[in-house]
Amino acid sequence: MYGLVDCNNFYVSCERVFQPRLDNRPVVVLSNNDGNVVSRSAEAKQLGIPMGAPFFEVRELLRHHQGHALSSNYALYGDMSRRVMARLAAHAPAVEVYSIDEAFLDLHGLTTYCGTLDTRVQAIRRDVLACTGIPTCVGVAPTKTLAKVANRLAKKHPELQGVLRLDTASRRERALRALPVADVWGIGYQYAGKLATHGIRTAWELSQVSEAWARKHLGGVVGWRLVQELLGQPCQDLNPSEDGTLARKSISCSRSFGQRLTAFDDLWGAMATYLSRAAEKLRAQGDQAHILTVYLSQDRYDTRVPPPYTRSTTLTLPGGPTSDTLQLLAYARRMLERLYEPGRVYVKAGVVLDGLERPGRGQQLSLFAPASSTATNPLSDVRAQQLMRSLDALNRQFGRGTVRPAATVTAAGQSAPWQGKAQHKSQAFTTRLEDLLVVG
DNA sequence: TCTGGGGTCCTAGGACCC
DNA sequence: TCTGGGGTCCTAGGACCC
Repeated sequence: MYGLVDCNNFYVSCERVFQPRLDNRPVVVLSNNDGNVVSRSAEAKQLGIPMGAPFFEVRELLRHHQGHALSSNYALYGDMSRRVMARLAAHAPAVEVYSIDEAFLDLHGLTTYCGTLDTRVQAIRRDVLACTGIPTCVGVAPTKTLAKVANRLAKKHPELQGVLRLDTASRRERALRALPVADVWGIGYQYAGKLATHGIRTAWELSQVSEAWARKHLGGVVGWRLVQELLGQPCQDLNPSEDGTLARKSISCSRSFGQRLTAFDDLWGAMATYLSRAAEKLRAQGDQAHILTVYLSQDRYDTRVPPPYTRSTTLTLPGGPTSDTLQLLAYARRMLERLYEPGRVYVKAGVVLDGLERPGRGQQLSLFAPASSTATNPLSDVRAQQLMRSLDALNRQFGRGTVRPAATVTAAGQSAPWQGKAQHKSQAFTTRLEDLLVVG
């Protein structure tokens, strides 16, 4: 049996833990740049504010109902997530951290020593709420996809008290008949439309299609696995997360700029900033990357700009895998020079690190790179690693960006031209000493 | 005026290798 | 010059998720 634990309105719930004035009011959390709504309180959902709505479209509605809009505070949410996951790990034999606010639990054997599955799962919810202040719902089922179904219904129907278990054929059928097909995990905007034209409206109807049909219309083997999982046939195993964090297979960093940019130096400043951040994440995960992608985007809402809006270039690093910010910057600079076209107006840039591997294991050595090259010379490698370790340590102690590449630094007192907006941000209640909540 | 960011998996074609 | 299967890597694109 799998359990899927999903935090309710996670970002809003995190904010409410430290700001009780937000209780019982419509509250939304906004994406980077204060662009879109990414988390909504129950009250905000009741106002009809959809997920992903552009902020400017709902600002007035929210104001009219004495609501609050907050800029996203990822330092807070990330820390709260770690706390929740730590509680889950204390209860279940194995946990797969699936996203910042969701985890699959291995529930095997959980009933043998302490009550029924339902009472055990309720105890987990109570513990998470007591220790972190975050409310959750749990779906319990023999496959991950059915656990998602159960979770969805548990959220929709408060009378279920946060838990739904789908472990018999009749319970499964009832649940699938009650769930619109668009709410099934793996059915997005495109597939939902296609299914509708074939008269398939519920999860139950989807579960009854043939293998050939699923393969033809729902992306091949992926679609067929989805159908089998709805039927209770597991196709996806639990991938337990080490130490409560999820190791990524790629790491990216991208931002929309606060203003439109055309100058190469500004774009390079932004790119260098994002790459530095991505490399930090890479080192924090203990990996090196051997594929680097950089991209620039123009405004996709500007009808005068013909597609493609995004142009990218990818490089397999000739010097082999690295986590050295300075080495990555040297590659990225040349890639940006190739990508950049004077006269174009850019609104966003980003970098992706791929081909991640742990250093020192099963690594392909370059046959042809000269021994003196900075990329392969072991001595300079060691020194580069020492430099990065010192840089990370300083930034951990004194705050992100205390020590950083010169390309990302702007004149004293001036904010970077690529800097986005974040006008409604809460404090780093749990991760910065100055922001600790003072009660009294 | 304002419309996000960070991920995963799969497919398909071409180059190249044995 | 033509024959054939099996494999990897790369690139691009499409769909999905939170």
